[in-house]
Amino acid sequence: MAGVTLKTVAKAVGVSPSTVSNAYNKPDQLSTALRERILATAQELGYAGPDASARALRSGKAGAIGVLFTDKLSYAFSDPFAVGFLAGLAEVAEEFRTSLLLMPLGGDDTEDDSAAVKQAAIDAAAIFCVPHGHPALDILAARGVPAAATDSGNYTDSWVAIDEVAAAAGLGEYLTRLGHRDIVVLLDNAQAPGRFTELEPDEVASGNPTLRVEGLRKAMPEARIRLVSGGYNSFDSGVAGAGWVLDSQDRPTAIVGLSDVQALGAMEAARVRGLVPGRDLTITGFDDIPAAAQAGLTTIHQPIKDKGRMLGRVLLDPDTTARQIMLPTELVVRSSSGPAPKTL
Amino acid sequence: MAGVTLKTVAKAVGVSPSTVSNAYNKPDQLSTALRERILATAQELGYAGPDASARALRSGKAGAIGVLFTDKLSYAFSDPFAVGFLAGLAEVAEEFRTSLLLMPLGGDDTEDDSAAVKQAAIDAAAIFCVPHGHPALDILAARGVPAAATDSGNYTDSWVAIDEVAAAAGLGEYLTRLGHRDIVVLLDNAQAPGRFTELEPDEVASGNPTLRVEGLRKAMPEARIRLVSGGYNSFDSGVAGAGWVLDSQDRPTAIVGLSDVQALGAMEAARVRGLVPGRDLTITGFDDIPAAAQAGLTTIHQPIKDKGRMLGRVLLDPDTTARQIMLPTELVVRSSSGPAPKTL
DNA sequence: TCGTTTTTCTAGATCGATTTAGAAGAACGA
DNA sequence: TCGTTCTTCTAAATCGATCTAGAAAAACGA
Repeated sequence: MAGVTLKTVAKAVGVSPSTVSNAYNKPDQLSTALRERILATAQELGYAGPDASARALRSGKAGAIGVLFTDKLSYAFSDPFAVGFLAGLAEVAEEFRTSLLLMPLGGDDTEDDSAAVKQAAIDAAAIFCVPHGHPALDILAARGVPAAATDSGNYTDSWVAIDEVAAAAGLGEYLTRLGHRDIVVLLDNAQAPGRFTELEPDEVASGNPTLRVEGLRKAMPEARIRLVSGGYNSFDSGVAGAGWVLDSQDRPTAIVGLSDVQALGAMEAARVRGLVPGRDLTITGFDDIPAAAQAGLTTIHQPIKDKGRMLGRVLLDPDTTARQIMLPTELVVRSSSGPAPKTL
Repeated sequence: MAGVTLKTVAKAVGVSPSTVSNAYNKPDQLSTALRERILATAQELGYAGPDASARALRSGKAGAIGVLFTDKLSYAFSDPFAVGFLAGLAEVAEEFRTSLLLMPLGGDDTEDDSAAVKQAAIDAAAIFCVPHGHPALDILAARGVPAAATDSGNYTDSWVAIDEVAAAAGLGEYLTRLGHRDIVVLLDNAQAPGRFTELEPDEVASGNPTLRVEGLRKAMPEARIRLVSGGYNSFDSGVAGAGWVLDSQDRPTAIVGLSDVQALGAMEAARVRGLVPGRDLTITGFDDIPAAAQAGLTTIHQPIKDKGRMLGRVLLDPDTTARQIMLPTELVVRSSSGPAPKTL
C-alpha cells in the first residue's frame, strides 16, 4: 500500500517511469492500449497518481494561490466583506483549477508568524487588507512570488482597488452637508485589541484605514475628527468601541465605521442606549455588505465580489494584462444618517 | 535573483548544503557564528529560505490540510454554516501552524473534477458535507490521506458529527404535536440545480440529507412527506423551491428546510405571497445560523464552530485520540412554526 | 597523556516525479 | 527499394531540499 510510486508501477508493467508519467499527463504520447494497461496496473497496486509535492517541485507549479490575511484566520470569516471577496476569488480560481491556500498572518510581526508565508507552496498571492510594511510582504517579494493586493499602495505593482480617498471624501462631503462637525472614526487596530482609546494618527494601520481617514479630513477640514479602535474588526468591537464613545462626556454627532460590521455594531450600541441612528446621531459604514441594507445603514458601496474576481484574473488569467484595476464606489444613503442635531 | 538555491548559498559561504539546511531547520546543530554568517549571505544573495515544494517532497509534510466541499467553492461562502465551521477549523489549524487548502469538488463527478484532490499537497483532509460515495473520497483513501468528515457515514473512520437522525426525529415529533401531516422537505440537489421538482428518495444525496429525511419519516410515519430541490444550497434556491411549492395546487402545512439559508429563503417566499410563517404555515430550518435568530426561524441548533474545532483537533492534535465525536443538538422553537391550520 | 564524549560539519543517498534528447520500429511516398 | 517522417517509448539529468551515517576537531575526565 505505502511506497507505491511511479517507478513501482513502471516496473510492474515493464515500461519506463517516463511512460507511466506520460500515461497520466500526456495521453497522446503513448498508445491507448498501453495507457490502459498502465492505469489498470496502477489501480491494482493502489497507486493514486503522481505525488503532488514531487510534481510541484519538478514542474515548478504548486497549483494553488495563497490568500494573505492580517487578522487571525478565524476573524477573516466573520466579516461578510471578506467572505464576498473570497467568493469572487474562488470563482476564478476554480476556473483555472487552482486551489486557495488561506494564510493567516497573526497580528504581531514576529518572524514566527511569517513561517506560513515562507513555507507555503504557492504560485501567486492575493494580499487581502494587509497593512503596508508587513514583513510577510517582503518575504513574498524575496521569494519572487507574484502578488496582487486589494489596495493600491505602491508596495505591489499589481492591485485591484477602489479610490479609498475619493470614496471617503464623498462621505465626508455628505456629512458636511448634513452639518456634522464632530466625528468619531471607528477603526480596527489589531495592535491594540480591546483598547478603546483615542488613537494618534500614526497608530492607524497604514493602508486603507489611513487613506479613508485622509479622505475624510480632506473633505471636512473644519471638522474635529477623532479616531477610536475597539480592537479587531468585528461586530463586537464595533459595539464596544461605539459604546465607549457614546458613554463618554464628549459625544460626536456622527460615528463613521471604517467597515460595515463595525458600523452595525455601533448601531447596536446606540440602540441599546435608546438612541435612534439617523435621528439622534449619524452612523455610517464602509463596504455595503448585505446586512447593511437590512439594517438601513448608510455606507459606501464597493463591488466586493468583483474585487475578488478581478484579483483572481490578475493573478491567474494570462488574458488579463491590466496590472492595476480601479473599481467604482458609490455612497448609499439609508436611514442611519441624518442632519446633525442642533442641540449641541 | 532567480535560481538561488541552498547550494548557491552553500557555495558562497563555503560550507556544505546540509549545513545551510541546518541553519534554517536545526539551529542548534551548528555554531551561532556560522549560522549568522549563512543567514547574512543568504539575505545578500536574495535567498528566501528553503523551497516549499522541495521541503514538502523530502520531508513528507505539506503543512496544509485540505477542506473538501461539494458545492462550488463560491457557494461554500454563502452559507454562514460553512463559514462558522471554517472559522472553528481555522482556529485549530492556526494553532498548529497549518494552512487550509480549499478544494472545490464540483457537482458532477466526472474524473476531471477530482483533479484538485489528486493534485493537492496536503497532510490531511476535512470532508465538509460531501455525499457518500463521491469519487473524491475514494481518491483520498487511495492516496492514504488521513481524512475526517463532518458526518458519521461509515466511509471515514474519523468524524465529528451530530446525530442527524435523532435531531430530525425531534423536529418531526414537534411538528406532529403541532398537527402537521403534510410536509415538504426543501433540500439541495446539486445534480439537479434549478430543477424545482419533487424528487424520488434515491435522488437525495446520501449523507446528511438522507439521514435527516429518515429521522423525519421515523418520527412522523403517518405524514405525507415530499422532497423538493431548488438546486444548490442557498437563500435563492430556498426562495425558488418554496415558491414552487407555495404556488402549486397542493400546499403542505409545513416546509422543512434542510439548511437555515434555504429555510430563510422559504420564509422570504412566503412573505412575498402574503403568508405569515408560524400562522399560515410552518417553516423550519437546520443549523441555527445567526440570521435564524433574527428572523425568528424555528430550527435545530448545532454547535457549528465547535464542529470545526473538533475536526481540526482530530486531524492535527496528537493529544486528541478520539476518532469519532458526536456533538449535541437542540430544537430551538421560534416564531416561524405553529399549529397546522385547521382549514385543510 | 590518552581514551571518551561532545560539538560541528560534510558526503552522498534519497524523496517522486518531469523533461529533454533521442532510439527503435512502423508507415509512407516516390 | 531507400530515405523520410511518424509514432511509441526510454535513458539519464534534474527539480531543491532533507536525512543518515560518519569524519574531524574540540572539550573533557581521570
